[in-house]
Amino acid sequence: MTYSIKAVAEKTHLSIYTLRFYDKQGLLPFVSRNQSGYREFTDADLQLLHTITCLKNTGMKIADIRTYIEAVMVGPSTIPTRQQLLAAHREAILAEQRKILANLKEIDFKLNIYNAPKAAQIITAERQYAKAEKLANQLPDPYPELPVASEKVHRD
Amino acid sequence: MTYSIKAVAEKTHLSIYTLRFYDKQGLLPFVSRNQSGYREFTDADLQLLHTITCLKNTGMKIADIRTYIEAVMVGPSTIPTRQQLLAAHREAILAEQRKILANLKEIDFKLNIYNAPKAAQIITAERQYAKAEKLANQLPDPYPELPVASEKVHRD
DNA sequence: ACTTGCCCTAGAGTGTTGTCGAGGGTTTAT
DNA sequence: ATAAACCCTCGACAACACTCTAGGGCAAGT
Repeated sequence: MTYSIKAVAEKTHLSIYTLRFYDKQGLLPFVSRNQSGYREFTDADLQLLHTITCLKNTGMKIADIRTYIEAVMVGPSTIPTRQQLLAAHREAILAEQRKILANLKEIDFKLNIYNAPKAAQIITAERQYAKAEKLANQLPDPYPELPVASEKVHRD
Repeated sequence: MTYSIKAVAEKTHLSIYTLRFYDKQGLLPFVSRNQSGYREFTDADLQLLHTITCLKNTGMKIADIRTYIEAVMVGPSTIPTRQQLLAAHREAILAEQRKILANLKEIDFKLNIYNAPKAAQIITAERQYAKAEKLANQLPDPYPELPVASEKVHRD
């Protein structure tokens, strides 16, 4: 049993365009063509494509995925190479995860302020500080004046 | 005390080009200019810039960061908006983290195979299976023949 | 006055990853 | 044999996030 490019697109949630693009980029040298020149994907091909999407989803560049795939095509002699490539990528992922987590913590800190009961006071105070700093440095103040909270002004 | 664009670039590890690009994209409406038209960053500006890099580092698009910054400029009335923006982004980050972790597990699985003592056998078997599958489907075999491991062939 | 080293803008160029249209062949059903 | 629904390549286009160049202004030191 083999799969047409359309079937593979549906299975993998990659577009047909993307699959062809990947092939053009040398990511799919293992996909054979039938006598009409159509791509026919085998199950083993899907396995490899799955590995490719794993690498892509974790942020590996297409050029680096190609390097890995090229090693796969060569055969078992390249196992040490593949090992190194994946191990290095693994470390890159972990480093990126750590970075994102650190940034996430800061976003959570901001969210906590916004969720605090005194949020409006805190934010207003920060704004006042920023405005004062501009003034102290003789710089134009980019912050617009706040509309006055004129409660129930309906004279006449 | 204020900071020149060069000083900010060094502090933030963003290039001067990037800072100007961000300004052009509307990410830095809070940065004032001095009488010569030069940008002067205050400490409060650096705080906001830091928030921007947090959002950028966690994958937020520039257009969305701009939306957030625009809300900040308006004032405390937009606290609910900012809350929603950050909360949604927070969820997007967590979803992405989960996806990456799932993919990382698969990469680790591959790495374990490569690190196994029987790695060469396993890989060779997989390769043989892939080749057989091509054959069974009357497709050309894209895998090259492996060089024979001719041990010590030095006749004459 | 002149050099050096900053700063500015506008707009062109780059790298990456797709996305699509044109033009054309194949397969299947009617 | 003709239509519908596939498939192909090639090359243009696009979105995104920079990166740089050209041309010019400003500020400090010699």
